[in-house]
This record gives sequence, structure tokens and C-alpha cells, in this order.
Amino acid sequence: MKKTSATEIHRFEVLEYVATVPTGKVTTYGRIAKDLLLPTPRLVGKILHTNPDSNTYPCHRVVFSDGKLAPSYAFGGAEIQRKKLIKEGVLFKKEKVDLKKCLY
DNA sequence: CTCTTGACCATGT
DNA sequence: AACATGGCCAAGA
Repeated sequence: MKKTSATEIHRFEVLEYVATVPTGKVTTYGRIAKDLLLPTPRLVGKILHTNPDSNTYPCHRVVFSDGKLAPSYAFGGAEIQRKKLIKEGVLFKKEKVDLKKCLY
């Protein structure tokens, strides 16, 4: 019998959700939390930080509600994340993602 | 069991 | 629009 914490289960849900975001689009932490009925958006970040693989689950497509990038991207930092998003075709406004067009 | 920290968000200045 | 503060809930020490 395994100790299944609430977030432990939601972890897969969040990762799956992120995996459904098409290339060139992004989503926000709050959006995920709301759709998956998480108690708080902070958990989304916590879960994503325990992300097993950025290649399997494009966690770089998750941004702040304002379009700002995460302060501590697990695979190199926000700058790496930004570069990846631009590379995938996501439009940027200064340091923020253009949610107006790229929000999934 | 208590305290601290954390990939956030909404509101106020 | 940018920066600072409070509140939210859970996991780790």
C-alpha cells in the first residue's frame, strides 16, 4: 500500500494537462489549478518543480497569470524557459508572454 | 507536532 | 505598468 498524498495524484493530472498544451501556446498556473480543482495554485508550481522530465512534459509552457515566466525554472531558469518558448513560436512582450494570443 | 519555505495570485500603492 | 504585501495550502526539516 502506497502513501498517496493529494498532490501525489494531481501530479499526473497536471503533467497530462501540460502535455495537452499545443506548441506555440501557453497556459497559466491558476488556470491549471482551477481546472484540476487544486486547493491552491502554489501546488501546481510545486508539482512542476518535481517534474520528472521537461522533454516528456513541456513545463516551460506554463506561466504566471500575468504572462510572466516562473522565477525558478527547474531546467536552467526563466531565461532558458523564455528562449524555449520563443523557439516554439510563442510571442513575447518584453519579458512577458503575449497571453492575448498564446493563452491556450 | 511546530516552523519555514515555495515554478502563485489578487489587491493596493 | 511595475513593485510590494497578504493570503492561500502542502511538503520538508
